[in-house]
Amino acid sequence: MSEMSATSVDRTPTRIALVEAALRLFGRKGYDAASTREIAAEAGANIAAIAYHFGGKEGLRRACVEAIGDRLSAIVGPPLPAPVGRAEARVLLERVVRAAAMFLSTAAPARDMVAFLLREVSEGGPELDRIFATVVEPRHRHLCALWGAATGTPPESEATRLAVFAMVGQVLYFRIGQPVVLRRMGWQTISPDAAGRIGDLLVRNLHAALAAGERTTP
Amino acid sequence: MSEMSATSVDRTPTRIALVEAALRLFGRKGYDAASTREIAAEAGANIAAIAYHFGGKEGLRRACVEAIGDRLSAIVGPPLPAPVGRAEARVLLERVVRAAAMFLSTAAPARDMVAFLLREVSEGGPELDRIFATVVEPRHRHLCALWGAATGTPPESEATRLAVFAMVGQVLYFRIGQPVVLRRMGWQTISPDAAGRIGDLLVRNLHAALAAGERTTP
DNA sequence: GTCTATAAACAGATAGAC
DNA sequence: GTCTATCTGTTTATAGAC
Repeated sequence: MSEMSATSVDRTPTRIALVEAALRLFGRKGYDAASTREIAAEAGANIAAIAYHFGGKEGLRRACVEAIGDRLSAIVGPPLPAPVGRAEARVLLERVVRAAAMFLSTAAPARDMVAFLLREVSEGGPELDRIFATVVEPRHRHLCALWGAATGTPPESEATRLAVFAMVGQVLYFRIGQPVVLRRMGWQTISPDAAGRIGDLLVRNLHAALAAGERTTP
Repeated sequence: MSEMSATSVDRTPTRIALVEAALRLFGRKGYDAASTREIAAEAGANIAAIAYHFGGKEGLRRACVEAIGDRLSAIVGPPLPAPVGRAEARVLLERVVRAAAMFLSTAAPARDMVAFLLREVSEGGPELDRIFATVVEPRHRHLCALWGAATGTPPESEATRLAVFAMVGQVLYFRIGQPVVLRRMGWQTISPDAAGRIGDLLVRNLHAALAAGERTTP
């Protein structure tokens, strides 16, 4: 069968190549602008293979969402770790922000994944429910737990959830807005050095925001 | 003639209606997904009117960028005000952040404009140069001037420019990520009240970031 | 499973009447 | 300026050979 759950995906080489190519092209040009012919060509496969493996273009989009969920799990680990102390939570948050800044600024696949996800979210696409349930909600909840531990505030309070969204927005903008960031900074690319300085800034903002959040509800 | 500079745009009713419809549909579905037939229908005009007024679909995209530039100027005023003192700069920045949070969270046209711009930027579309020159660069430079005045740091230093981008990213995410924000917050819509609380958070983060920026280069 | 060939719908652009 | 009608290319999906 070609319809499988996310827990046991078949490892057909063409299937994998198709998802990879689709992720790249959906991310760069958008779902509608990327044609199935183009995707198949980039994957070194036939157009009919898309219908065979995914039932159609929409199935390929869904497979991309599932692939992103899997990659994210592989990169940042399982969504829910053990609860931690205040100092430890701070260190973990700092580490997440710095790693995200580095990954988002430099890694090429990050561009395509973020662009794809943000477009789907912004448009309210048909995979929004799955995106929220598998990539947004678990990670956000995890960050809220860390934030709550770091500030001593309730992890699921409105203030905490909004604060985490603000932090995420800061990091993500350096990815989606990268073309204008590069122009404004006079850079041709984001060097590892520059990515480090962006990470420094975001960590500084993180500590500042944590301190401000602490003051409001001590 | 139908090719005019941004300073003197002709006010043909159908032309205006077409740009408005295009901005809406480009913003919601993306440039490629929005068909010229659809745009013409929503504008109450004929398909051939697009070719007549804009020379083609690409011309319509360009007209959208120019329209956004004009609207932005009308909303936030001319890009370059007089230099200000430290306390005044703080107040102005606070006002900008709060106004942006309110506008971006609630106003319907904001969604389409931001979605359109961010997609064009992210894709590196053909209008990127114009977008950077007319909407990004002047506003960013203005904010940097305010930031520099508020912290006593050089307005065009790397740290200042990056800090302003981070602040902008925070605000923008509540617009483009709104569907997931709503889900995570358990809201059906962003009420004026909720927008106010988001504004409060962003202003708090602004002050925290300003203080942190001050400490590094006093 | 992978291919070729093709169907059916749709896109953007344009010619020409009014 | 605005319309109808149409041209040309491209899209996704599918039928059927291998």
